Amino acid sequence: MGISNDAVEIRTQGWRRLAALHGLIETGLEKELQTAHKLSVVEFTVLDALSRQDGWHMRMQQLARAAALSSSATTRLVTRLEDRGLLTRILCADDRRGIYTELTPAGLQLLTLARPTHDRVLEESLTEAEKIPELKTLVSALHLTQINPI
Amino acid sequence: MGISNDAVEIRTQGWRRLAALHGLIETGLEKELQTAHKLSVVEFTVLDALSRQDGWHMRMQQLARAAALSSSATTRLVTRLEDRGLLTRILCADDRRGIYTELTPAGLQLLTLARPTHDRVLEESLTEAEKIPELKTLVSALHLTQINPI
DNA sequence: TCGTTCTCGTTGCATGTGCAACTAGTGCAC
DNA sequence: GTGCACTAGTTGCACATGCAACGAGAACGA
Repeated sequence: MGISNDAVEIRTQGWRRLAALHGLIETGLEKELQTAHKLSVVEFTVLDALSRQDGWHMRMQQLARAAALSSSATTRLVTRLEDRGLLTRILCADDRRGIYTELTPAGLQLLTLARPTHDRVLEESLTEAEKIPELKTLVSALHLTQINPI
Repeated sequence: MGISNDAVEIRTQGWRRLAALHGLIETGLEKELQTAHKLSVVEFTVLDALSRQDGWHMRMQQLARAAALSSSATTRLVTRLEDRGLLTRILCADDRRGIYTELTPAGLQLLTLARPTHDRVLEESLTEAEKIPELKTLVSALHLTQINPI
C-alpha cells in the first residue's frame, strides 16, 4: 500500500486506533468501577482531579474541562456526588457567580478504595491492548510519555 | 513511593492524556460533522467502516466492535441510518440469525461528502492538541504509528 | 448611577446509551 | 428426534449527556 502513505490516511488510522484504545480502556474501567464502587469513569475522574488539587477544591468550569464534559453535565454530576456526600458545593466569596466543589472525607475515602481498582484495570486493559497488533505501538507510546510538571 | 508506584503513575498519566486527546478530537468532529452533514461521529465511523469492507457489508456484531458500541446501541444506530436510506439490512442466507448491513449508494455519497470535513477537522484538532504541552508527545506518537496490514 | 455586555452555573427538553430480559435460530449430546 | 446450551439481534427501561434558554452576578463605559 504505497499510496496510503498519504498524510490523511495516517491521521485517520491514528485516530481510529486512539478511539479503539480509548474505548477498550473506558469500557473496562466503567464496568469494574461501577460494580466495585458504584462509580462511573467520569465520577472517578472528577474525584481524582479534586484530590490532586491543592485544598481539594475546584470551580465548576475547571471540573468540566478536567472531565471533558459540558457545563450542564458537570452540574448534574456534581449534584449526584453531592447527594452521596462525596463532595460539597461552596460559594466563592470573591466572585459570587462561582462555586467551588470540595472533596469531603467520605469522598476521599471512597477514592482511596477505588484507586487500586482503577490502577489494576488500567494495567490489565493496557496488557490486553498490547496483544492487538494495531494497538501495540500506541500502547508503547503511552508508556514512553515522560512525566512533566503540570 | 517505590518503583511500582511510578509505573502506576505513568500509566495513569498516560490514560488521562489519552482521554483528553480523545475528547478534544471527538468534540470537534461531533460538532462539525453534525452541522455540516447531520452525522454523529459514531454514525460516520459506521459508514466509513462499511465502505472499507469488501462488498460494503458487515454483520451487526462486527459493526458494534468497529464502533465500540453495545449491540443494542448498534441496533438503533443501524435503524437510524436505515431510515435515512444510507444503508440496508440484509438477512444472512447461511445463518438466519445473522443480519448484514450494507451501504447504499446514497450512503456512499454522503460519506464521500463527509470525508473531507472529517479529515480537515481531524488535522485541525491535532494541530490544536500539539500546542498543549501534555498532549504534544502523544500526538507525535500518533503520527509515527506505522501502517500495518490488518 | 444606569445600561450594556460578558461570564458562571442551572434547568427543560430531546436524544443516544447500556443493562437486562426476550425471541429466534444454531449446534451438540444422547 | 428431543432436549439443552449457546449465539445473534431486538426491545423496555432508566439514566447521563448536550443544546438552548434562563437568572444572577461582575465588568465596564458614559
